[in-house]
Amino acid sequence: MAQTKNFRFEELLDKHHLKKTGARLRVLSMMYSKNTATSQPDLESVMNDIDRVTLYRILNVFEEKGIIHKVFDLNGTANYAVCHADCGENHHHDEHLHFNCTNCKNVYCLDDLHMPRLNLPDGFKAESFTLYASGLCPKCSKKSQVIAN
Amino acid sequence: MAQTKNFRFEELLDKHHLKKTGARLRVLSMMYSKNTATSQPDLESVMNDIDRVTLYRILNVFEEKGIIHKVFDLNGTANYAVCHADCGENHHHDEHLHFNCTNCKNVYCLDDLHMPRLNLPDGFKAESFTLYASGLCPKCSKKSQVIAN
DNA sequence: ATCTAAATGTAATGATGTTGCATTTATGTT
DNA sequence: AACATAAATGCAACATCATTACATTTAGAT
Ligand SMILES: [Mn+2]
Ligand SMILES: [Mn+2]
Ligand SMILES: [Zn+2]
Ligand SMILES: [Zn+2]
Repeated sequence: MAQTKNFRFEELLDKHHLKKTGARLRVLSMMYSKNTATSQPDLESVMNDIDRVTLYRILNVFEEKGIIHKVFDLNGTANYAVCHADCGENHHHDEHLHFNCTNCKNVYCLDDLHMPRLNLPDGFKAESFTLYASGLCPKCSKKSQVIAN
Repeated sequence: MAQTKNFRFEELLDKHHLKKTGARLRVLSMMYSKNTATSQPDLESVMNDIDRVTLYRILNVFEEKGIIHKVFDLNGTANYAVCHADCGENHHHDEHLHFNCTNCKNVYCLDDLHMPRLNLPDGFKAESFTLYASGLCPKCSKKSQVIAN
């Protein structure tokens, strides 16, 4: 099973003409295993044996290739999430809602919630929209219910 | 006129039980004079005679009091804009669209464009929404038209 | 005028992100 | 299997943004 998954990531790297290195495979494996975005600080502490600079370079190249996208959370911290849309080299289409839980700080990509088109004031030419929400995620809202009882 | 305006800012500080200091009045004067948000780097370079730490403290207290709100732009840089909604101590209501021009980098608060209410997946309890758009602002879209001709 | 909490200044430190350059490694070719 | 080389990594230094602790000054009240 683990092999199958790893093979999938190796294919992904191949597709983008990126060398299959341990660091890259580990980053992919971590990000694909979660249903939330991963913050840069988290990545850095988990992958503490990989050089900081290397990590930044991996994140940057993955973003350029359309493998992941960057989201800033409520505190301005960079978070990274895998792209499920048909993103590619310099062409991102991740215009879904990003939900930032105020309790656990996790950022969720709610891919099904797209932006409603809006008519902007005269002169503004929008190229992309992003939608943010903050509040309690399912886990944390359930937890706070329990505490309230 | 300048006196009238300054008096207005002094009243504002009074209302929030903040001492009327030169630094605070200058920050208010700068932010109220523009129709776009002001980035932290800009503030720092313009107010280069005020200590960096003081500037951060001014921004933080203004945000706490509901006088200004913080917006991160596309690069994760902190920008500050005056609150036009009825924001107060620990109660912000700035759920309008923030437009980030990719050319001039300015952030515009489009107060009239509020969030459409969305139904989130089960369990998510949203407390606040924010809407971002990026593209060309009126000035820059006009400029690019001229160049194209 | 005096007093004091609030505001500012200063120095040190932390967190995040980038750049330049030396070294190593993945991978295609022989 | 050995080689060649571009790509990837590691390391050191630096840049920027932000916070903390503590000393000093000042606005505003008495
Ligand atoms: Mn996303
Ligand atoms: Mn705003
Ligand atoms: Zn949560
Ligand atoms: Zn512009």
